[in-house]
Amino acid sequence: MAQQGRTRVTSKDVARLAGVSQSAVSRVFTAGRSVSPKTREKVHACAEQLGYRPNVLARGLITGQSRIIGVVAGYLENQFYPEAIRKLTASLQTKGYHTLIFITDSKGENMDDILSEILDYKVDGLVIASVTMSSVLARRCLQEGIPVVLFNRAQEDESLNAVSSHNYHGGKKVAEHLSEIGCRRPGYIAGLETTMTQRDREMGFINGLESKGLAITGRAIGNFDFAEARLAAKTLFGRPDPPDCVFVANDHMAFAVLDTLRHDLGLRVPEDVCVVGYDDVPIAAWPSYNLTTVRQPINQMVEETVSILMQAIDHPTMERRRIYLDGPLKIRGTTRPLPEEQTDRQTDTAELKDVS
Amino acid sequence: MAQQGRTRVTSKDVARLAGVSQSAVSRVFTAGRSVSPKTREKVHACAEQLGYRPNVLARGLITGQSRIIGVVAGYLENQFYPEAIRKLTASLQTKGYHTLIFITDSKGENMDDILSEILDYKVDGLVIASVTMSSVLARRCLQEGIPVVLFNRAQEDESLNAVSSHNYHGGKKVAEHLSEIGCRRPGYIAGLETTMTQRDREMGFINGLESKGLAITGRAIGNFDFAEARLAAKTLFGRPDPPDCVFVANDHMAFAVLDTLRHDLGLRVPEDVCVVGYDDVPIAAWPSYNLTTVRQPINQMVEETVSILMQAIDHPTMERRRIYLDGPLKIRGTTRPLPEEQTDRQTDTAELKDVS
DNA sequence: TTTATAATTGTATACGAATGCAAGATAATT
DNA sequence: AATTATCTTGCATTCGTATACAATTATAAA
Repeated sequence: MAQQGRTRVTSKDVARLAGVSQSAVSRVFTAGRSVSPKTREKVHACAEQLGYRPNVLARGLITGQSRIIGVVAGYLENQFYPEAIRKLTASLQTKGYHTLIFITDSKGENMDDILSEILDYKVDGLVIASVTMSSVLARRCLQEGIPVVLFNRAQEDESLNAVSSHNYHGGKKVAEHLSEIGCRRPGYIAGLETTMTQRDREMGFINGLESKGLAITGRAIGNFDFAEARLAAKTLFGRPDPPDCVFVANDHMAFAVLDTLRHDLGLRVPEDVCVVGYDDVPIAAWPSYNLTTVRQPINQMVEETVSILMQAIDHPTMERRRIYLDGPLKIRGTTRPLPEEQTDRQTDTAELKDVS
Repeated sequence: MAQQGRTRVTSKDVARLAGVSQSAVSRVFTAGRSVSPKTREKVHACAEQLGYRPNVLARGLITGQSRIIGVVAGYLENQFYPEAIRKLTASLQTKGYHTLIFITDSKGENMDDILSEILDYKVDGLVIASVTMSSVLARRCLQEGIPVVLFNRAQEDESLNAVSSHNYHGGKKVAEHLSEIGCRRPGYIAGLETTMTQRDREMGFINGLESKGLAITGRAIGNFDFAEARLAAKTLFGRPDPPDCVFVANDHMAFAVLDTLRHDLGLRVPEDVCVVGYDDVPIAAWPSYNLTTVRQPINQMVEETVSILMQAIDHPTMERRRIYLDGPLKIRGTTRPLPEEQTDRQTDTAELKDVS
């Protein structure tokens, strides 16, 4: 009993019913075109009656604008990305754009194929979150005049727009905080070493430590993965003289590290070890973790991304922009609060415990 | 210095370069069309040289197939949905389809507007996850011949395809498990009461309890929201004689409940209270929660969804299908293991503690 | 009222690719 | 070699909409 053929209602149908030309109908649905109030009303009524709405695809063929923004992402296990996608999509929706999602495997191996597919849709813009883009593809986008924004991903390729938090500053803030609360043997758990985010965060951390007369005493690699981060924590804290604090390159791994410290190694946080993450995803505020972390200013990041896209679409000649936004260190329960007196703590930690 | 105008390479350009007609080029890129090996090769070479790929939008105008599947979702805080979207997108990608994402607010209020926008893109199919769809819109999709699959969302409207786990069975399994491990005062924390998932899970739970001679002793509403679930837990367990176990309508709320029990109320899980969730999102397996929960067979659900879509696209007359998949109860650390001997426990719980 | 000006409308065409049709080229059959 | 069947190919048209252009009408100015 299901209706068989697709009842495609076109502008021509509306035109016929309203007794006007097809172009009149088109003008009614195109902002900024001159139509008399009378026909506008008539057309609207007929359109409503027939359930007509302009075919975006056909329109796009003419205008050269698909009103589609491609978003490439993988690694959705990290709550940061669903969050970002949600906000990005919501923001673009209000501007009359919609997002075509492309998923890469975490390693971003099929990236080139995927990007080719995206370009087939003649997207008006492209947001690349957390995957590497070959410079060949980048050039191709540039050539086709498609604006690209790297989201949360700085990159060698200077020709592309980029929006991210200031990872270097973030790492530095972490170092300063850990130093201030009296940590002396900092460890670091790294993300994917090929990524700039990872490198910048670590570099900021190292330089921040250095300025306080400290240095990393232990390092392991978690590759931004939960399971790998657990292993990394085990090796890092299984050694003879383990760190007294650890900066983990993002929250998602920090949760793994916290779980491992507490449940596998029987260590107390923050009493035995302090832990700091990066991102401030919603889960970080959950009581079980209550994680001290560097907040990514996600709302601003999304706003800037959308703003760049809109401008680049309107002005194809716009020169590329790179934006680094600072986010605050959100101090929670996985690091100790600032000590009253800034006592010199070269002494044994056992002595410290006696004090309190 | 940026290239100004969009260098649109069309089939005509390729045709000119290859010295063939436009239709020849088209045929080369359309599977199942007859082309001589010679021209095929020649066209491919020229296409490669110019960087030509068929414009999906223009193609869609003719074929009536956009190769786009609309996905409507909100509530991405619940890890279940990003997970589902990821798998769905990945699966559709392998079939040559791509997903256009639409975000609703959690309450799904702007649903109708959004759906209208979706239809503007002439999507080949629609997946609706966790939002209510007005029957007006449903009828419109049916009328336009667009297959719709409700994902994780049973609904009154019998005319639509639906794929979800068997929520009733799931709830029943929880009841049986809690009964078997000796719980006698079950509580329940509900999700959004307007949703079928919520109602089915609760009904299964209630009936399951009943068959074991038990009944819900306390109930509160969390509306599938983290903060609200925390409040719900506080009220439910702030009463004079609180439950000794609680079934929470989904994992996302169960995490909130666990946090509240442990960090705000000082209760031990599972010693003082047992907690069971629903979904088995990845976080449920994290050591901090280690939550006993009903697994949603997400892979099968995605497979079925894609399968229905593909079939419905090929055979518009296909009659609607409703699929309910059973998922196992995944027993973890928030419920006690089965007792050795099935002792009668009408006695005081204080006595129980003495035993062990 | 007449003229100049602006607003509105219809006609025809274009966007980029797919396809029915008929003509031309090959291959298979006798 | 002649005839028939099969493949290839180009031409012209189509999808649904937007827009340049010319024609028409309404409006303002004189």
